[in-house]
Order: sequence, then C-alpha cells, then structure tokens
Amino acid sequence: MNNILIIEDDKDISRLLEIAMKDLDGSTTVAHNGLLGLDLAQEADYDLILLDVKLPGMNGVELCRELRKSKQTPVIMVTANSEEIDKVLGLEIGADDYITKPFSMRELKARAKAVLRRAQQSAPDARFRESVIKAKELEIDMNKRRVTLDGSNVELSPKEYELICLLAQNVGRSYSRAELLDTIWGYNFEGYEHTVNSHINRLRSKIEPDMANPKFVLTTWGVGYRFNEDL
Amino acid sequence: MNNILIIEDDKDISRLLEIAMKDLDGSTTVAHNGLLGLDLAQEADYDLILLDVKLPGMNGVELCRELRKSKQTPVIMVTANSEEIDKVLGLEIGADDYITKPFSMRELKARAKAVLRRAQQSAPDARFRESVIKAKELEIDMNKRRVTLDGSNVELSPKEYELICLLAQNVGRSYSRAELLDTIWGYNFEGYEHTVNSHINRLRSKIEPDMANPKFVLTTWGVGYRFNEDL
DNA sequence: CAGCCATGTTGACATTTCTTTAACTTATGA
DNA sequence: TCATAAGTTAAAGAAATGTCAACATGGCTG
Repeated sequence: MNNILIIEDDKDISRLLEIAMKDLDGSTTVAHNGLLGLDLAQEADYDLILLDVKLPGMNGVELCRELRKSKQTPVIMVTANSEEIDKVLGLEIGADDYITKPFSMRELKARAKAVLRRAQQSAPDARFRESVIKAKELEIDMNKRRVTLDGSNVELSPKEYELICLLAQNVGRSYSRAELLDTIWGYNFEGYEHTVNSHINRLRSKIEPDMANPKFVLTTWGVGYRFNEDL
Repeated sequence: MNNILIIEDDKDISRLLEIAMKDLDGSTTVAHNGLLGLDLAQEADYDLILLDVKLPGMNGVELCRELRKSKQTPVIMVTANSEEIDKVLGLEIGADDYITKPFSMRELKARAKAVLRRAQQSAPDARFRESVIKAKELEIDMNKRRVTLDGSNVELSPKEYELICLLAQNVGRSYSRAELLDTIWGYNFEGYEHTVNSHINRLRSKIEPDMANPKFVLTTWGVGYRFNEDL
C-alpha cells in the first residue's frame, strides 16, 4: 500500500488522479492549495506526491524546492503545457518526473509506478523485500512471475499463479473460499465458492507430486486452504 | 585536460553542461543535433561524451549504439524522464552511466569524474563489454546490433530488435503487453496492446523455425511474453 | 511522385482458461 | 456405523485471450 499526496486545485483533475492512484494500490490524500499541500508533505511521509505546477497559495515549483530542504519524497509534476515543462526541466527543483495535461490514465499510472519502483529500490530496506519464495523444491519468483519445481518451469494460469502467491506469502494462514474470492477475484465476483475448488485442484495437479497427499497447498477442513507451514 | 563532447539540442542545458565540464578541467565541444554529434564523435577521440537521449536528427540511443561500432569513448546519457531511463537501462546500448534532468551540478561533476577516472585506469581492452547473447542457434550481438540464426543474418525492424533484446536480456521473466509498451514504445503511446501481438508475431516469423511451437519467444498466457528459460 | 518499408489496426479463427455441473470420495459426529 | 456436510475430480460449455494474415497509414528514398 502506497501513501500518495495529491496537490491540485482543480477538483475534476484531482478526482482523476485519485482514481488512477487507487488502481496502483495507493491511499490518497488531496490538498487543494499549495500551502496546505506543503504542510501535509512536510508533516507526513508520503511514498509519492503528485504536484500541479499552477496552484493557488503557492506555486508548485516553489513548493517542490521548499519541500526538498527537508524531504526527498518522490515528486511527479503535473503541468498544463510545454512551456511549464521547460521550467521544470531547466531549473533544478528536484522533481522526479513530470506529466503534461491532458494525460492518459495509462501513462500516469505507468510513470507513477516507475517512480515508486525506483524509490523503493534505492531505499535501504529494499533488500529485505524478498521477491523469491522457496519451499523445498518449489520456488516462486514474483519479479519474473515464474514458478519452478526442481528447477524446471511450471506454467500457471493467472488465477493459479495468484493463488499460489497469496498462499505462499502467508504460510500457515488459512483462507476461506470467500476470502480468496474477495482478494483474487474481487468483491464484485458473483459466482460460486466452488470455483475456488476447481482452481486449487488444477493448481495442485501442476505442483503437487502426489495429489492424494498434497505437500504445498493443504486443506483446512471446514475452512478453506493454506500453504504448508511445516516445510 | 580532458576533451569532452556535448551532444544536446537545448541551448540552456548545453551551457549548463559546459560550465560543469570546465570545472573538471575539460575543453568542450557542443553539437546541437544528433547527426553532427555522431560525425564529431567518430572523427575525433574524445575523453567523454555527454549525450542527450532526445535529439533532433538522430535519437541518442541509436547514436550511442552506432558509435559503439567504431569507438569505445565513454558516454554519459542525459535523460529527461523515467521513461527514457527505463529504455537506457533496459536495452543494451553501451552507455557508461546516465543522469536525469533536472540534475544538480554536483552530481553531474561527480559522475563525469568517475567515468573519466575509470576510463583512464582501465587498459584499452579491459573495458570490453560482453554483449552477445546466445540461445541455441540464435545469437544477438548488441554491439553490432546484429541477430543471427545458425550464423546467417536475420533482418529485424527497430521494434522487433528492441523486443528481442529486452526479452533475451531477462530470460524467463514475463513482460505484460503494457510493460512492453512502456519500455519500448514509451508511456506516451496511445495505441492498443494488440499492437504488441503484431510485432511479436512478425518477430517470431523471422526467428522461430516452427511458428506453431515457438522456442525462443514464449507466451505466458493471460500475462504476456517471455524468453524461453529452458534452452 | 511512386514505391518501399515499418508500423499500427482490424477481424476471423484458434486456443486456453474459467465457471459450472455432476458424480464421487472423505471426514465428522450423533 | 451411517448420514451428512465438505472436498475432490472430471468434463463440457462459455468466456477470455492469443494468433495471424490482410489491410491502412505515413514517412522516407530513389
């Protein structure tokens, strides 16, 4: 979950920015003027700030420069025209990226994702964020989206992959079918819980050496499924 | 005294770069477009080249790749945004370092100094960069920008080439169509993800012996594409 | 200006995955 | 032990996704 601060006076645009950030698993705070925005940015530690260049109260370029005196929070400047870009680029204000209106949602999300990724990679604790999970001969590489069994590749469908990731990331925790449907299928899924069984079944058939005695994905009777805690 | 070539169309930025280089006891030459820059770089022996990615005449990535065919002059790429960094990092173009706008003078000088020191210390052939990827009968030589199948040349379009480079450099990692669009087409691309299919299709028709069973570029169903990890 | 080439778009068709159904097996407790 | 609730498995139609050829466009070059 990323904490994202949006400093933008136009209500429509800030609404749009919020929607895009929610898609990126972000929790958003909005400030509709520069001074308030700077206060918030200096008080809390955000993962990313989307900052409009033209603002009432305090200009975005000034704000960014001021913020940089105390914090290195990643900033993406939102500019209305190319004239403003020159200012952002030419001056050393310390923004991490910029985007010009009108922008596409895809572009905005891609840029935000890239900035967040870079910020996290350079952060000191990046090495603690393990993206490879190992359990006996089973290995899940979340960066590559790759699952191997004894070193050889296992082809998993999207649902199967999401299931094994969720379970393996929370070894020993039992998930009910309803929980799995909510997190993987989404709250709007209208189908039966039985669907989960089907997918677990196919997942097992691909990773379990002995279907009758699963090693990895275990059944918690009357509850749901969990990843084996004794491996 | 170091001879430094600056290839940058923006006059303000090139002046900024010149000032920084003079501080490093450098004598600077400026080219305001890509073709002229490449000419100069190929003619004379510079100690360092500062190269803007976005250029009129010839793109910085292409220029660097072209220059590498004849010279190993140290190159620092100057990029305006994260999209370009991703490209510089993702594709093998033979740059020695990169810096993003807006940059601080201090950072620029530090990087330039480091690159110059490295270049002077290492013997002429010590900084030989291995950039040939081999996978069975397929061979990709990123210095020559040449792809061969069983020794015979395969003619690839720019997009096809960038696709195979990116995928082959990250064997086994699955890229979604959106990711491919972001790194190869750029965040500004407004078209459909379907476009990726087309290019993968054409790429396959040129390198795959059996289109029905691709050996090199595999499909990760529901996700995207990847380079075969079991070769 | 004509023709070529790289690129992007479209749509018919093929393949894989998903959901549901149904028959079968296992665990649990009265 | 037997009834029943819960889980497994296989199969089939529906939905989603991928393939691939054909066409459209637009830049570049002779």
